[in-house]
Amino acid sequence: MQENLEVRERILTVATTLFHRQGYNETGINQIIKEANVAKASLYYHFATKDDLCIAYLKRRHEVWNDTLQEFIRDKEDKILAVFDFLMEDNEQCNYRGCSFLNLLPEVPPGKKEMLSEVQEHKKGVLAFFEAEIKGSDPDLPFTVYSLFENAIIESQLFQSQEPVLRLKRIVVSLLRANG
Amino acid sequence: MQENLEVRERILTVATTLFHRQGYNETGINQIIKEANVAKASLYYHFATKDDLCIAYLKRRHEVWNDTLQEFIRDKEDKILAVFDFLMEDNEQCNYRGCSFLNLLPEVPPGKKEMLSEVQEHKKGVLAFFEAEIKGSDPDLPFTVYSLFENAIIESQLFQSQEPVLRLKRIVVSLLRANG
DNA sequence: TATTATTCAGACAAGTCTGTCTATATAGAA
DNA sequence: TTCTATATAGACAGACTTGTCTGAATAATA
Repeated sequence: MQENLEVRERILTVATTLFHRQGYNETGINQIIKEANVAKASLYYHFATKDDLCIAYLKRRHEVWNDTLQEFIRDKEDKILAVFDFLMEDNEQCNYRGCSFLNLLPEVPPGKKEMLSEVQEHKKGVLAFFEAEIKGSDPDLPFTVYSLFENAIIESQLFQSQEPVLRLKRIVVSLLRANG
Repeated sequence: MQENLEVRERILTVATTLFHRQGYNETGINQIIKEANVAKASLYYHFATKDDLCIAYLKRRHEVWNDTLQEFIRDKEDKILAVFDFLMEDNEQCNYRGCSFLNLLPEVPPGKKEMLSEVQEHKKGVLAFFEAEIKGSDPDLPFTVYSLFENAIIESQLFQSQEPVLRLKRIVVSLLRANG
């Protein structure tokens, strides 16, 4: 009964890359199976529908994002500022494609609750990270920093530039200094 | 040589509604002409391609957004805080569909420069608004408030709720009080 | 050995999409 | 009147989409 993960894994890896790079609706099943070198029936053997594959993609992205971030900040002194450096690295690697989760929002109808829920959970996790790292008297500080970080993602995607990230990082530095 | 604006206007109005509500790639030409009650040849008489219609849509949204905002804040005492109220009104009217401009980003390939440019120009305008309204010693304050406003849009779209807008508005209040 | 799980290639169905084209009609301007 | 601008309905081309299905092959397990 041992499951062969080879094929399933290849599909998920390729789908993750393409969904992120091109968008969900802009990526067809046929492109995925071609680049993953699998038969169409194999894809539908592992994933009942394209939407199911999308859910798996979101869960995978969530894991990878968290793990990569944890690894990245492990030896950094200031974990909060390190997240901005992490974003800049991601921007370079992914050509300023922005956030996989937020990118999905506009192109799925609000009826697809499960997808929406995955996106929400991811962002709750990001906020939780800042809440855990930022101690202080001001209860709004974590949400403020989270919001600035989120706009760093968006703005760098929009202008295809690291400059907004650097600027918002500096802003967060002085915010923390003033309220820490 | 008088141009009949009836049909062109109807197309643009319907396209504006549908692109915003459903997304660009999720809205077909056939749906537009059906709801606008025009012939397909009429659409292609006024707009060479669907992308051209999209550009017109963005320009229209930009105008309408600016005009509606100016009208909304005209009699308000605090123009900055009024923008957050404006957002809440927009959220209710458009069912938390978020920003027409940002929503377009994920689903158009980076090669479509003109669309990207329209989105960039709109956001530059939003930032310029905060820069004009916020005077003070801190040169980063307008960009900070702009970033918080942007995340108010995103967050309320993501969670289909006004709560983030209210919270970020309160945060901006104390930020301005501290730095004004 | 027999059974079951997994994979393959690719045809196919049924629908969507953008954009073109034909052919006709109407109204205003030259 | 003749020409041009604008409008109509709708067929059509060609390419795409997701998902199903056939039929065969392989590999692990009972």
